[in-house]
This record gives sequence, C-alpha cells and structure tokens, in this order.
Amino acid sequence: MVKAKLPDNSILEVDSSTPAIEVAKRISRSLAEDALAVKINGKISDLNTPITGDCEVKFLTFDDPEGREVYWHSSSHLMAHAILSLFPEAKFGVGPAIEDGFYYDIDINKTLSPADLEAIEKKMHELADNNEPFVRKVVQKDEALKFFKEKKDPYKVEIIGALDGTITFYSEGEFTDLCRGPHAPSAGKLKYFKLLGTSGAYWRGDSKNKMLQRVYGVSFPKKKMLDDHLKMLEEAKLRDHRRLGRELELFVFHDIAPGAPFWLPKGMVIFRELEKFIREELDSRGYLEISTPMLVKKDLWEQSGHWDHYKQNMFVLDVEEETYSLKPMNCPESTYVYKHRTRSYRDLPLRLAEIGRLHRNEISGALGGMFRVRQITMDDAHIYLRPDQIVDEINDLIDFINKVYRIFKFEPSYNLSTKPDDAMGDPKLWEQAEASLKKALDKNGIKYGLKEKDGAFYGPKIDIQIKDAIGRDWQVATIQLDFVMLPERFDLTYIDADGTAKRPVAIHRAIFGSFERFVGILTEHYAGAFPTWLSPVQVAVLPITDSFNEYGKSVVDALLKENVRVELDDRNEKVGYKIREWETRKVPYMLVVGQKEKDSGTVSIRKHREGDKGATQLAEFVSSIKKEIVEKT
RNA sequence: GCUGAAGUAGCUCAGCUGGUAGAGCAGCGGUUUCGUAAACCGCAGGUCGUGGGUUCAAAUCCCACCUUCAGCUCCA
Repeated sequence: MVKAKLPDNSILEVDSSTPAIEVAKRISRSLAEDALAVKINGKISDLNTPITGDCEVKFLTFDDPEGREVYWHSSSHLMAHAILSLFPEAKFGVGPAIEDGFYYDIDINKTLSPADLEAIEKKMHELADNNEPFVRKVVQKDEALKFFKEKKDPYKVEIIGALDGTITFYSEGEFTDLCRGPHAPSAGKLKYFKLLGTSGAYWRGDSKNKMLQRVYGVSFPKKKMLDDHLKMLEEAKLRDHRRLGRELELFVFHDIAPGAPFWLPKGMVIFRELEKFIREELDSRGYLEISTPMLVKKDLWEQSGHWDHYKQNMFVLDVEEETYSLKPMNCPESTYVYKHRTRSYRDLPLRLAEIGRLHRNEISGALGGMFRVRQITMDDAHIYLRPDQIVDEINDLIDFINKVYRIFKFEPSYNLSTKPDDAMGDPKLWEQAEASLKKALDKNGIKYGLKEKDGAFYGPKIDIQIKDAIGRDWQVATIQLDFVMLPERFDLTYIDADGTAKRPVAIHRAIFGSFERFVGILTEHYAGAFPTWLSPVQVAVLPITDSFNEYGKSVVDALLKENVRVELDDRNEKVGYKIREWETRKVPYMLVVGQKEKDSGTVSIRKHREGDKGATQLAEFVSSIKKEIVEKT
C-alpha cells in the first residue's frame, strides 16, 4: 500500500502501481470524468500513470491552467490527425498549446481555405466520437528517427535529432506523433472546437527557413464555454479602437502617413485630459517638466549606444553635411539638462519629466492601429538619485502608478526582472538595487512575478501589466533602474556632502507608456463609452421642438460657464432621432428639454445606456456632473 | 521585411465568366413642430488604392508599387 496525499491534505491509501485514474474514481465519479491529467509530486503525467510510492497527487481538470494546456495540446494532436486524414501528404512541424488555444504548423502544398478548416473541424468531431485513447510509448532514438524518415517528415526528424534522453510517441487511433505529453486520456474528452484561422509561420521562427501554415484553434469541454469564448472574440472585434476611433471621430489613419494617427478634435480632447491629469500628478510629486530637441546630431546616439544597437529603428537624415536623427527616446537628452550645471546631493532626486514626441521606424509589418505606431507621445520621466534613495522613490512610483490605474479601473500586476548574464555595472550595486525593488514591492503588499535574468543590461526593472474590462492583458508602465547607460556613458556626477563627486543612479519610467497606445487601450477598455471626465462631449442638450431651442441654449450656457463640454442639438428632428444618435455617439448625458422643463427650470436626464432618469433642477445637475468630472468617477 | 488576404461614394457593402458604376446610412435642400434608440420627399456625391500592360473595350485579366488586416515570440 502507498499513501496518496490529496490537495485537501487528506490521505488515500491504494495498492502500489494503481493507475492514477483509479485514485480519481475513488475520490468521485465526476472527478474521474473531468480529470485530464494528474500532477504527481509536482510532475504532470497521464492519468494512467501508476502510483508507485507515497506521493502528493493533484488531478488536473479544464479549470486548472495546466489542465487546459493538456486539453489544448491533445486538441492540436486531434487536429493534426484530422489534417493528415484529409491531406495525407501533409508534413508536421510543432503543435503546442498556447495561451488561448492551440496551433499546429503544417507543411502542405495548398493554402487552407475557410472551407478546408470547416472540413477539418468536421473530421475532428468524427475522430473525437471514435473516442480512441491517447497511448504513450517510449521509443529509442534510432527507432524514432526511422519512423519519421519513413513518413518523410523532415521536421520531426530534425527535432528528434536534437533530442537527448527519453523520447516518447503518443498514438491516438492510427495517428502517431512525437510528443512529450502528457495527454488527455482519450479523444472523446475533446468536445467542442473552433478552428480560428491560419497564418504563415517560419519553421523554428527563422525567416531563412521554409514558411509553414499555422492553423489556430481553440477547444472546450462544454458548449457554453466555446460560445462564451467566441462571444468574447466578437466583443473584442466590436471594441476595435480603429473602428471606434473613426466612428466616434477620435482619430483616423491615412495612407499619406503610415503608422501615425491624425488626431481629430474629439480625440484630442481625450489626449488633453490625460495630459492634464498626468501633469497635475507630476506637479504634486515634485517633477520638473522639460522639453528637449526632436532632431539631434547622431553624435548623441553614438555616445548613448543607440547608434550601435537601435539604428535600424531610427529615422536618420542628412542636413548640410551632418547626420541627424529624430529622437526615438528621450533619455539621452535628459542628461544634458542634468549636466547644464553642477549638481549637488541636495538636488537629488531630480525628477525630469518630458511629454515628448518620439519617432521609431517600426518595420511596416509591425504597424497596427494605435497599438504600434511610428510616432509616439510618451509620458516619460528620468529620475536621477542617490543609491540610498531608491527604495523611497520606487515606493512613490508604485503609489503613483496604482493611483493612475485605479482611476481607469485597470487591475495592475507586477513583474520584477533581475540581473541578466551580460549585465554591466558593479554587481554590488545590482544586488542593492534588486533588494530595493523587492523591498518597495513588499512594503506595498504587492504580489509580483519574478523574471530571472530578464532585466536590461544596465539595470533591473519592474514591468506593470494591466487587465482591461474584457480580461485582456496589456504591458504599459515600466520602471527601469539604470547604473550604466545614462550615468556612466554620459559621465553624470553630483557633489556629495563630503565634497567628492559621485555617480547618481537613473530611473527611466513611463506610466501610460505612449498616449497613442494608451488611448487605443482605453477606447477598447471602455468600448468607446468614456467616463464623463474623458468624454469628448459630456452633455448633449436636446430641445423637443425648436420652440425650446432658446431654453436649451440657456442650459448649454449654464454648463459652458462651468467648463462642461456640452453641445446643443437644435436640429429639426424628433427627440427619438436625436436620442438614438447621441446614444450611438456614447455621450454620457443627454438633457431633454420641453415645456415642462422650461416651466420648472429643470432638465430631464437621460444617461447613456441606462435611459431616462427623470427631471432634476438644472443647478443640481450642474453640481453633480461637476463632482463626477472632478472625482473622475 | 516575410507569408497570406483585402482596397469600389465620408461609412458599410453590391457589381457573375471584360461592354466605361449601384444600394443603405451619413451630407445638403424642402415639408413636418414632434416627449426618450431612425418622420417624409427630393438633390448631390466615385480617375473603382496608384502606375503600367493585354484588349475594339478593364472596377473586372496580367505586372509592379502603396496602404490596411491576420500572423511571423509561445517550440516534440
């Protein structure tokens, strides 16, 4: 008998060599039904893996991220099986589970059409109905090579050639694939699939290699889960900022300037509100705003190192015998502000903020709406400080970042990236800096992920991700410590209390990242229905007929006096028509005015998506909307 | 940059195998004066992404370029 310890700390005694699935059956029938794989002492294995000694056992279902991975991985095998039975000449690359589903890279002399995908999907259902088990088999390397050489599958042969140790095959029905596993017990567990599309992908991600076709799919054990997932994808499409940006007249793109938006008046209102907000915060937190030249000689970039490492992303131009570049980053030039006079330890931290226009020559294929542009406006800052000031400063930055994101109802999550192998600078400084970052995160009670060796060569960093209204993650803010790039390369010093010159540390940080990208994210996050403080038009006043235009005008004037962004809709249209239009423009408040309102000095409030809220005294509405704007709720 | 798909009116789209463009919405002009998501009538609007080629004839076929979209990082 051996003891299996379950996640709830209970112990189950079973005969040695009992397959894990039998343990699941003893726990509950539904668990045995839902289980996809098992984690034995932390190692994920197939359900029929025998339990040979005392161990901790956890069964993985679709509810566990690791269970989903198994599910999707098995689905990708099932898809490969279906593809092979429809297209026997297909050769296979790799087919892993990914964050939201799975894919398989295939080599086939035909571009797969949507109709092909449907056929594959149908075949997958047939194969799933056969409910063949996934069978694991350990094979010798030469045996494995022989198998795939006979199948004339060069990709698998290449993979096996690079493998050491145990090689395993998995078979499901007549389909056998090289695979580390583990897999779901049988194909029948795989119920609802949707193949989402195809794209090109180079073998091993290298553009020198042949391009394979990557088929993407997603699968779920319950129909509702698949439906919900597809609905979410639809929802994301409806929220597409490129479409909303045009419809709501925020910004447009034109062939004449690829990768750069034309900000329309309404979009510019949002831009300016964000700028105003961030400037108020900067002012209250001791930042000093600067503005540095956009066009500078290449000498600057040679000194900073960008000329060697970043030149392909820079716009370079020749002006009167000299080579210039549009700045792709603000950091090097901020050192000129630092250095324009001798700095004392009393000046530190010196927080230099710059809301600067940057130009980066992104390769054409990478451009995409506001998310990837060639011209960006960054809410950048460079903070110069003494090493002993790091903890306090990071602490303030975390507070700053949390405050900003709370306003937008984003959930931030933090990742700390530590010293990479090719790091520069004093190892002691690195140690101290990483400890400072950890201390600041802990002090704020922040749970964070650790990305070992993922820091920049010049210092460790904290990256902040946010989760939007439909659960998507975005990388936005960053806090990077820098001992080398700015301090060393630009030979920055301050005079310490003892009269000697010392080297400061620099912090690069951004909170929105870029205004362009951030406005794109906000547009999708709010699905275009911006909160009142950001909304380009905050109130629309709708007189019922033109005999109330005058009263409407007086309402507009009262709001204008309080700096509310208001428009009077005095067109010759029925009120239903006006309401429909302002609803589609996602304006937060509509004020309907007619005889009743005129007589009583009131307005009838209609809130976006909520409908009629009844009549209120004008003065009361003015003070409540002002409160809402000031509090950014 | 690479692979694939696409580009027709401000927007969404129709226009089959070649015979020189059409709808809805938006816009403009009128009629209507109306109480919470679309009143009615009329008008105007396009070098069919750009350039070249084939043809008696090209939105349609061919080539090049531009732009956009999906992907090119997830590693049996």
